[in-house]
Amino acid sequence: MAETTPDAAASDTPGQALTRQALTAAALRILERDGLAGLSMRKVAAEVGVKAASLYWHVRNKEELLDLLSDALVADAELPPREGSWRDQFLEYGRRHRALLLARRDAAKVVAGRLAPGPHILAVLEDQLDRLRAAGFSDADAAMASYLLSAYVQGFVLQEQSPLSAAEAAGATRGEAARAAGETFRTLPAETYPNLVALADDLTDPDMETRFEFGLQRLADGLAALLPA
Amino acid sequence: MAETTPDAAASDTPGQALTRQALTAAALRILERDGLAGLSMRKVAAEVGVKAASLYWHVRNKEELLDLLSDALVADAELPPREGSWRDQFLEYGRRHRALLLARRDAAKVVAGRLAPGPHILAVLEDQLDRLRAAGFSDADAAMASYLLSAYVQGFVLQEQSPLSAAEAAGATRGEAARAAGETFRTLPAETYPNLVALADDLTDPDMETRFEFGLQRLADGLAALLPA
DNA sequence: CAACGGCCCCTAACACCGTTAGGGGCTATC
DNA sequence: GATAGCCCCTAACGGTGTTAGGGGCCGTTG
Repeated sequence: MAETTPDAAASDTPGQALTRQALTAAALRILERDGLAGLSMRKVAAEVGVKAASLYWHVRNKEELLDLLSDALVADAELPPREGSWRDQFLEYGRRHRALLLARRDAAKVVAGRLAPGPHILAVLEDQLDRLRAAGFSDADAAMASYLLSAYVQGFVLQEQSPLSAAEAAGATRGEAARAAGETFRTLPAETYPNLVALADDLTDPDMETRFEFGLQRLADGLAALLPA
Repeated sequence: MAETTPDAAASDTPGQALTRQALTAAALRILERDGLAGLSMRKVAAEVGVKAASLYWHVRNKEELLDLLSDALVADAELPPREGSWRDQFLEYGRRHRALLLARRDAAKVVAGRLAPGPHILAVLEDQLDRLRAAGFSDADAAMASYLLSAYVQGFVLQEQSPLSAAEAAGATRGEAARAAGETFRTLPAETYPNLVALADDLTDPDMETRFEFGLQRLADGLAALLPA
């Protein structure tokens, strides 16, 4: 009957046939396997057992598929527990956001510069704003703080998730690549780059956890200064 | 014949043969004209008056060309004056970094996630570290602060430089797109998204200058807390 | 002088890519 | 039974990055 049509209004009805959800899931699988550069419409089609042209019945563009993908990437986000100080909750938000992006291959590249707020993204944003306002931030500050956090996390993970050097893509571990990069800095001409030489180890420290945490703490400190006592 | 060829607008450096520099300059021109998506090896080749396959004599990959490009993008960076507090210099660094990226079309997308330190990038980093250490930051903190700033700026500009919506790409100005986005937020179901509805204007404020400045000040505040009095 | 070897560009081709046009079979409704 | 809409198909267009192999030019060398 007519009421079974999975049409526009309830776009996320779980269909058993070929739905936008199924396409998104297939794209997610290919992203994990081949990376963003290896994600093509033809492969997505093959993954769902269909020819490439058929995808355009369900999706306007590859861009639209990527929009769906970017929302799906945050689909299984778990919100931090609503306890403790606003600061702890803020920090935890940043950590989980980073963890979410790191969990999927090339996730940062997919999300980067894609302002396509799907339902999952909206839900997270809504919750985040709610906590910031409850903490005492003004409306404008809450909005900006949320934007600030996501800009930092995306910028950070984007660099973190990209190969440190051409050598890394070819088998070398992160630690080895970092050591190689450190060597590069250390052997620079010391008269023109004294600081790079001196800080070679600090600059190429492969411990991304503490590096991320450093920035996160600075952000939280900076925001805390906006609140009254 | 070959060296004085009236070859249209092809060669820009009179007398010089085809160098990596010339390739980079040509790529930069095409980037400005057609954006990153429209930057192809064939177009770069045509721009310098050559066929595509010839580029591979000078450059290993398109990736390597993009590495060169990302360094060239910061080639004309002017360092902030060495006066005033470390804080002012830090802020000015952030502003100029952003301005530099904004000045060239798709610059943020080119640089994003590309850790290819060319000579220009190294020079800026060297200077930045020097000032941070002079301000009293420890070696490790200086290195992390520098990383933090660039992660924020890149993340911010990446979002700023990408079209706010599909509508914006088609002619609409930033302000109009922002108004449309605000309308989208404002008409969301208020019972599930009360904060998004309430903060619709704050979330879609098109004034990127103050939004960027907000984050920058928070960063500076957070870093200031690391220093002794 | 002639031969060599490097530099630098060429043509041709491969294996892809996103996207569109147009066609056809299936199914549910009138 | 006819009709309309959904959903997939084949075929093709105009691109993409990249490689193989060939061939002039030119300075050096025997």
